[in-house]
Order: sequence, then structure tokens, then C-alpha cells
Amino acid sequence: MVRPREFNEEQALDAAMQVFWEKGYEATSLSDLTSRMGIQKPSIYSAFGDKKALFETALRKYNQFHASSVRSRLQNKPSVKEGIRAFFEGLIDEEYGGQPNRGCFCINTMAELAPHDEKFEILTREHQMYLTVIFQETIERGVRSGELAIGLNPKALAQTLVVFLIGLTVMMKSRPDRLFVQNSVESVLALLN
Amino acid sequence: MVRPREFNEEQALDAAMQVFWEKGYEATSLSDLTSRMGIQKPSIYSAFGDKKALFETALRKYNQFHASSVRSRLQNKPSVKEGIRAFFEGLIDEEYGGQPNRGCFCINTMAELAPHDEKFEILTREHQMYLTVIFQETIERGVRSGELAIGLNPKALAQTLVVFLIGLTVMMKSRPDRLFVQNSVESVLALLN
DNA sequence: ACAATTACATACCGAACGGTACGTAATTGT
DNA sequence: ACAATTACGTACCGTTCGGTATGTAATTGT
Repeated sequence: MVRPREFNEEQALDAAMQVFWEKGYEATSLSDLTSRMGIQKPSIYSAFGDKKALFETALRKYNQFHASSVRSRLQNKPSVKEGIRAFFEGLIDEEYGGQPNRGCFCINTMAELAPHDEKFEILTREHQMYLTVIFQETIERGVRSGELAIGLNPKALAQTLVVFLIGLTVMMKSRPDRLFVQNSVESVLALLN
Repeated sequence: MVRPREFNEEQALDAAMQVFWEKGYEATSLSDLTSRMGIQKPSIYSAFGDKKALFETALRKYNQFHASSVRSRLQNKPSVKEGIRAFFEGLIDEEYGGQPNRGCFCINTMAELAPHDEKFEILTREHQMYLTVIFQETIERGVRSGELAIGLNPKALAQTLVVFLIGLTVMMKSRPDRLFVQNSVESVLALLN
């Protein structure tokens, strides 16, 4: 150990995550990054590698955070159906409450980079698969407890809900009338009956 | 009228649409455009305005084409439910058949530009609203014909299907196992029972 | 024939891009 | 005290960006 870093790496990475989340990969410049991270370009390169490597590190951090957030919002809820409903309605509340709209970093990346970069195709797909497992386990819990019908197919339902979740997140970027997305959530929940 | 254009504007616009569709707004450079459109930069500027104006014109053209394509795939099908199923399965077939994956130009734009540019927020939203009407009319036709139950809410169902359509399109950019998306389609169609 | 107007290609503009060389300051072990 | 190593800021690299000025070729009406 010689001279220690003067900046906090976690903090800088967090700032980078915010910028990439907000603007996407292409639209984010290195000067956007230096100003928001509070460090200069050579520090970025020595600590995180080039722009794409930094982006990947930021996305991985986001995915971890996001997965545990989804998990905590779906698990340990008394009613599975109400838990899922509250999950979707929470997303809507977030997007329609004042603050600007950045959606989900992973979904943004799926749209922007996955078709042109296999690394991100895999990274984003794996995250969606992980979310699907969380939904599936939640639905299975509801079936076991008797809240949900035995005839349901938890895996297929979880896949549908993840697809719906992606659609809801992207759709809200165009800021449709709030009733539009609320209706669609209410309607898709009928699948759990 | 003096000297006539040497290039075909429709053809050039079509080429621009393909590039923007494939790469998005930010990742498309003017030299990408000139090489694919077969004309030089000053010709682009005199015929279509700047990069963003060209993008908007290309997107409007896409939306017209896309809306009529969706309309023709949903209307005049003997069975409404089978028509909708064939519609989604057709999307899956397209995406998993050889060719590279570009999704839907309007959805790509919703993800990339809508949050940062009100013009595209509106443009993309209006297209989704238009698609919703097509779905709604299709479902209403099924209810009238007796194929679908009277208790259904065609508007809410249409909204759900549009959200699902967006999710399906974006999800496929990460190239999940084909069964994933097929299951999710089969599962969401249960809403029509 | 010729003036007027438009289209086109070339060549260029300043600015911003992603990325790095380099000199200096700071910290360590010896 | 000093050699070794790392961090940092500045200043710079070549390239590409979006966009345009300019000169010339082509077409028209008169």
C-alpha cells in the first residue's frame, strides 16, 4: 500500500450509475461522468477501466440492488396477490410522483445495448431470469397457502408478469394517462384468479 | 421548378428509417446516414432538416406503416382470440428467425428519447394509444360476435395487451429462451377467456 | 442566349468525443 | 533520509461529431 485513493470508489460508482441510468450509455459523455463522479478522467480509467467497463460495473451494481429491492417487496407479504398489486402500483406511484422518469437501468440497457453487444444481452437476460424466479416463488407460495388456485402455472405466470413489468416500465416513459397503466395492472392481475 | 432532385426522397427517408431503427438516435452518425441513404450531408439538410428532424420524419413514417400493419394483422380474422395469438406468435417468429433484432422503432424511441424530449414523449404515446384503439376494437368485435364473454372490459384488456406487447418486444432484445416468450403469450391470452 | 434558381460534391468549421502522457504530490517500507 | 510506488490534475492526443460555406453543374423561363 502506497498512496491511498482520495475518493470513495463506491460513492463514485454510485454517481456513475445514476448518470448512466438517467442518460443511457451513448448519451453519457466522459465529462458528464467526471462532473457527477467528482473525479478526473485518469482516475476513472485507473479505478474502473474504460467507459464501457464502468458502465458494466455500474449495471451489475444496479442489478444487485434492484433484485433485492424486488425480492423485499414481494416476499413476506401476507397476501401474494395484494403484494404483487402493491408492487406494480408502487412503480406507478414512483413514476407519477414529481421526479423525472428514468425507468429501470437494466431495461434501458436491454433496449439500448443488448441487440448490439452480446455481453449486455446476457447480463440483462440473466437479470430478467432472476426476477422471474422471484415472481415464480412468490406465486408458488400463494398456491401452497391456498390463496391462489391450484390449477395455476406459476412459471408461465411469472414469465408473463415479468414481460408485463418490462412493458409497464417502458410505457411509462411516454407518460400515458395514469388510468391507462392502472387499468392495465388491475386487468393483468385477473390472471391470478 | 428548376433543377430536379437526383435522388428519390422516399427511398432516402426509408434508408434513414432503417438506420435509426437499427441503431437508435444517438448511436447513428451523419456518416452512417450519408452512406446508407446514398446522399451527402448538404442534401440531407436541404431535404429533411437536421438530424433530429430527419429522425422525427422517419419515425412518423414508421408509425404509419406499423399501425396499418398491426391493423391488417388483427382485423378480418375469423377468430379474434386466434388473431391475437397469431399476432404475438408472428412477432416471436420474426425475432427468432435468423435476422438481427431491431424490435420496434417506436418502442426503441420511447426508451431512448421520450424521457428527455417532450416531442417524442407525445409522438410515441400517441402511437401506443392508437394501437390500443385497434386492440380494443378487435376485442369488442369478439364480444359482439359472441366469441368472447360479455363481462370482459375491452378497453382495459386492450391496455394490458399493449403493455404486454411492449414488454415482449423489449424482452426479446435480450434473446431469452423462446419458450419463455411463448409461455408468456399463451398465459396472457387467458385474459380473453 | 442568358439570367435566375436549385442541387450537388468538396472541403471545411469549431466543438466535443474517448482516451492518455506526463509531471508532481503523497504515502509507504526500509 | 530516501527509493519505490501510486494518485492526481493538467494538458494534450487524434478522431469524429453535427453542421455549413462555397463553387460548380444542371435546369428553367424569358
